[in-house]
Formats: sequence, structure tokens, C-alpha cells
Amino acid sequence: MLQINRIKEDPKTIIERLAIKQLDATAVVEKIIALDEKRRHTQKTLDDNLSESNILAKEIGLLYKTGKKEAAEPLKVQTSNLKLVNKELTDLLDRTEKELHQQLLLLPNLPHKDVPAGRNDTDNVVISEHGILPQLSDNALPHWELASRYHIIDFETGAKVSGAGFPFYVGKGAKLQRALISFFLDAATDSGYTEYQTPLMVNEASGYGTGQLPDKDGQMYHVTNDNLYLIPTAEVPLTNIFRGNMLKESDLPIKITAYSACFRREAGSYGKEVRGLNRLHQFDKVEIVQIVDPEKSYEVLEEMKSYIASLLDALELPYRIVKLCGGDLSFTAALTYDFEVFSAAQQRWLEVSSVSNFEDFQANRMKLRFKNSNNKSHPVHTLNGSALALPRILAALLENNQNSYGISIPKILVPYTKFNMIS
RNA sequence: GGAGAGAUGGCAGAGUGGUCGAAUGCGGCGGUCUUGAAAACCGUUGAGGGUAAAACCUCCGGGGGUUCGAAUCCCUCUCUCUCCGCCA
Repeated sequence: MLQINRIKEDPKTIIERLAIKQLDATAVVEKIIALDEKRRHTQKTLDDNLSESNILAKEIGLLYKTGKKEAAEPLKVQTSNLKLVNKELTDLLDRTEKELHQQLLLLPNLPHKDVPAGRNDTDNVVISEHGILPQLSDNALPHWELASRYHIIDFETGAKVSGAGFPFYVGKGAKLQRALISFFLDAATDSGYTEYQTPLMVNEASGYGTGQLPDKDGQMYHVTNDNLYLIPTAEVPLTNIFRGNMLKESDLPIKITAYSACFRREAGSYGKEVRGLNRLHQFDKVEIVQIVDPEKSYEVLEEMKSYIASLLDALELPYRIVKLCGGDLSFTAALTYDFEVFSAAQQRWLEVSSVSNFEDFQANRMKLRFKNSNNKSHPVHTLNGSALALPRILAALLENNQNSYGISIPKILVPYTKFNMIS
């Protein structure tokens, strides 16, 4: 959520910047400013009336104490009348505040000034490529065929038991999953992140806190009986740990990580783009989150970017880093880098990580602030990144490392898997 | 799921209708004393809105109600604890 003061101070810039996200915010911004004006005016009138009521009530109390009950009667009438007016003012204020809040929730975060212009993912800018693209033999197979040949992932049974997009991992496939999770968590804790295990369901307030609600309502599984949402990423519980908190400057930076299953409805997805592991309803991911001093957030974004790159280097996968253009940037992000690994048998790049700076957008929503050295409270900046999402890593590992004997496991994972070959 | 108890400032904990935004203790901060520290003593110490600064307004788990006036009374929701039941 953008700060109302920021909008009031410079609406023109806000509108210009949001245009980069392919959004014409003129009407909403105008409405917000008008509503804020109305809110302040109503509040002022109400406050004055309340002040008057308070004074009258004290006078009545005094009169009662000194036994002058009759003298209090006209005052009682006066404050009763005031009360009626105040009731209306309170209602008006409530309505105005709610409406203002609704409008504020509609505005996405402002893109950072480095965000390239563009409409969609074809306009994203590749900023670097790493590793060598493997040359596979002509009879190389896509991962879904490798999965069934070596009995390591069972999509059909998953479809029977749950539905499409809910695979079983079997035998060495399951072990490989566990190995990746352990490797990612160990690497994160070695880099100073504190490991958490989080709830997999969150309440509505948490959904609003990190910005999944109301924007991505249809993307989350909603347990309506209890009004809980299955988390689409561990970002949600991790960041919401600090919802509503007032931190000390010395608490920063907060670096936390968690493995979790992630649940996404992916409504509207279909076709070969989503074949096999390319897009699932349930998948595994290790997430890293940082909560930092606003001054340092872009430095930290770079640090997180190189951390993620180090994981892909360790896994010996070819990848590229992409800076998202305005049109592809998420609702909440100010600047995002995507990591894509090359899937050799599919001959395409698969997104395996997304690392973003949300600046104070999430912090504002969830009232997450810190006191700086002057004892002034300020929203913090929040950042997060996948480190990493498993399915597409697995897809690339299977496809890129296949040979006539089977599939070889990257060296870094062997201590975890205790095998170096799937055959 | 059943029965009961509770939710107050960073923490502990008073406060059952009228200067209560809230006693007291601990903690924090500043000072006196001290070579320094501890102890002792003095002062200070919640958040949000509002203002040029004040004034002023709101907040005692959330929401609603009674009353001229609510931390205090009533309703409701959420959460916590204790006992019973069920259970990985």
C-alpha cells in the first residue's frame, strides 16, 4: 500500500510511475485525494464535538458530586443532542475511511526507476547469462518421459488421488526432492538466514499483509469452512511474523528462510506450457526473506541476487537473470529479477526464482515499522526471493544431466542423496 | 466437542461507572554520587491522528450496546489458560 501522504504530495509522479506498470491510475488517485480531504474534514468536526461532550460530561459529574442534580439536566439534554450528531459523523467517518482504504488497496506498488518499460514478459531485459547450454543427443527426452522411465515421479497416480498438478515423487525422485530442500536450507542458514517451519494455512489478515489479497484472491486455495488460505509461498507466513510490529533499528536486518509446500490454483493455465513439472498446484520451495533498513534495501536486493546465483552455480545449471519490465512486474514489487534455467530437452527457459524488493509497500499494509536513531517510526523495506523453487530445477536437472546410462546427480547434492546416478 | 477462568502500557500487575491514558514494581533512557562500575537517590519513559507549534481527539484483545459519562455494566467474536473427551 502506498502512503497517503506520498500520494497527496505528488500525485502527478505517482500516476506517471504507475503508467510504467501499464496502469492508468488517474481516476483512483483523484478519488483518493478527495476521500482523504473528506476524511480529515469529518474527523476535525467530530473531534471538536467529542471535545465538547467530554467537557459537558465532566461538568455534569461535578454537579452530581456537589448535589446539584437539577442544574445538570439542561447539560444532559445538550450532550444527548450532540451524541446524535456524533453518531452520524462517526458513521460518515467510518464509511469514508473504509472507502479510502479500499481505493488505496487498488493501487499497486510504484516501480523502481530502473524498471524497463514494456508490456509483458517478452519485454523483460536479460541482464546476464551463466553456464554453458548442454548439447543433448537427438533421442534426449523431456523430463516427464524421464520421470516415468526411471519411476521417480508419478503424475497419473497424483491425478487419480488428487488431480492434475499434484504429482507423487517416488524412490530416488522423492530422495532427490529431500536432498534439494536440505541443500537449499543449509546454504541459507550458512548465509545467515534463520530457518523457520511455518504454518501452511494463513488467515485473511496475513493474505492482505503481503498483498495476495485482494489482488490474487482466485489464485489461492481457500478453506471456506475456517476462512483460511493455503499459502502460495512461504513468503506469506514468514513476512507476516512481523505484521504490526515496531522493531528496533538494531533488529535489522532480519534474515529468515523456510521450506514449505506451496499451493496455487493456477486458474486458466493449460497446454504444453504446463506439462509435467512446468506448472503444478502443489510444489516445494525454499524461500528467503529479508526485512531491512530502507536505506539499504537495494544493496540487499543485489546481495540476494548473487546468493541465488551461487545456488544455481553449485547445481551446475545454465541460467540467465532477467530484469522484469513494468508490465510484467507483480502488484507488490518495485523491482524484480527472475532467474531462468535452461531446460535442454524442452529448449526453453524456465523460471525458477524471483527476487524482489517491495520497498515499504508490504510494510505499510501490515504496519511493520522500526524506530530509527532519532526514535522516529518508519516503515521498513521487505524483500524476498525463491531459493529455490524445486519442480523446474528438477525438470532441468533431469533433462540436462541425462545420458545413455541414466541421469547424473550434481556433485553438491550427492552427500544429501547418497547416490550419484538415477538409472 | 463439553465445562470453567482470563485478555490492561516493553514485562509483571492494580484498578467494578465520574480529573484513569491508567497506581505500583521491574525494565529502558537522562542525571547526581563514583577513578570506573554496582548500589542509592532524582527525573523521565506507550501508540495513532491533528497542529507551524499547541490545543484537541482516539486507543485498556476486536466489534456492538447501555449511560450525560465505560478499562469498569450488557451482548458478541477472537485468542490464551485449566479440566474432561477425542487424537498424529
